[in-house]
Formats: sequence, C-alpha cells, structure tokens
Amino acid sequence: MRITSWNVNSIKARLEHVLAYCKADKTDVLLLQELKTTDDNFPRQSFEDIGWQLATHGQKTYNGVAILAKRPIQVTQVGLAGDDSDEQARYIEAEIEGIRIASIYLPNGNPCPGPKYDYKLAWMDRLFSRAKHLFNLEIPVVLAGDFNVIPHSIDCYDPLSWQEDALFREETKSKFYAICNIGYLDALRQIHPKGAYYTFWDYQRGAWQKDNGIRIDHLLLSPEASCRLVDCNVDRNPRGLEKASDHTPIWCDLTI
DNA sequence: ATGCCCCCGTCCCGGGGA
Repeated sequence: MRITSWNVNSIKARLEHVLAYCKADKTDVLLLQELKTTDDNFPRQSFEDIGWQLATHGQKTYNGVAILAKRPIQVTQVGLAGDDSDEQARYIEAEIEGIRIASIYLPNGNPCPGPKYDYKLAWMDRLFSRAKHLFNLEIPVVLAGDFNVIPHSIDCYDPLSWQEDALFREETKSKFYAICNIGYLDALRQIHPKGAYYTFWDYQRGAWQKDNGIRIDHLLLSPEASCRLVDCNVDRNPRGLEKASDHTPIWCDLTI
C-alpha cells in the first residue's frame, strides 16, 4: 500500500494537479495539507466521482488537512488534543486497512522568537503526546505531513543561512527528535540514508530552478509500520508543473 | 534590511507562508 503526503497550498488552486495524481493511480492513500478552504467548500464531489473517499478538516483561508483513499476511511481524531482554545485545522487521523494514519500540518513558527514560535513549540509538545499515545497502541502508525522541520544539515541547500530559522533552530529539531525517539522511523532516511531529498522549494529567487530546496515533509513510522516498509521517495514531478504547489509529494510503500 | 512569489478574501492591498 502506497501512502503519499502532499502540501498542496490551496486545494482549489491545485485541484487539477491532485485529481490527475489520483487518476494516474500514483497512490492508495493521499494525505493533504494547506487546503485553505472549509469542509463545505472542499471539492469533494470531484474525488467521489472517481471513486475516492475522503475525510477533511478545513477552515477558511488558512491551514486545513485531509485524508483521501480508495479504501474505506474510519476517522479516529479530528484536531490535535491538548488545547481547547486552538482553532487551527492542522491534524486529522484515521484508520485505513488497519493502519493508523495522520495528516499533519505543523506550524511554521516564524518569526522567531515570538508568539508564533511559542505556538509551534507548544503544538509539537501536543503532537509528542499524541504520538506517544499512538505508539503505545502497538499498531502500524504513519505520522505524515508538513512538519515544518528541517531535521539535519543534509536536508537543506544552505544550512548556515537557516541556522536561526524556526524550521531549523536547535529547539525545533530537539522536539522533532523527541518524537522520533519515542520509536518512530524517518521512512525517507531509512531507505535513503544519504543525499538531498528536498520536498519544498520557495516560489521566490528561482529556488526550484537552482534546486535550493529543503526537506520538511516527512513520514514517521511506528515499529509495526516500519517493519513493513519496502520503499520511500520524493516525487519531484508535480513541482515542475505549471501553477505548482511549492511542496511536492513524498510517499512510502508498506507491504499488504 | 527588505523584497522577490503565490494564495486567500466582505478583494487591487495586506496577512501568511517558509
């Protein structure tokens, strides 16, 4: 089973690209981030028409996450627990074919320091709690999405210039490592220990043309999932299309 | 030090993204 994560930067602006991806049979499960629309305005019918099922957690203008699949989706969580005052739509989780799968849009956190960075760190603490809870279920778990974290220097075209950025500073990485250290495996690095596998290129400064990218979209696997991991990679093709998202899909294949 | 580019919306500018 192939599981793919893609920050589409507006589902309405990217609808044709995403539909084409589904129609081309590129994946079995598609996790989306940055829908930038409400559940009511999500183009649900377009996907149902091609036989896909979907669960969305959207909001107006900003954020928004979704889980799309050819198989039945049993939603297990909408929104990230731990702060009742948090109204940002950044987490949805479901069970598909016995695998617990989360679509995650972790806060950016810039400018840093500041309230947005404080929100990012608090959100990461809440994600840690959820990740630990899921880990203890001893089932296959895939935590996937736009983590807005550059894990290591190898994941950045110019690490020095990102040193103090909210995506790469030590406090951010520490909290990301803490989640990994529960026992989750970075699927991309398990399959490809070395080399640049960027998932995001800025629209500005010709970043795509110069391959000035960063790896911030990740697939984290619990032991029950990682023992089934057979392949993982970044699909750079969608980033080169006209009217592309600034992110490109990352996928992993699990046996059965 | 700032903007570049792109998306959104009580919409032609400003907030947010990363």
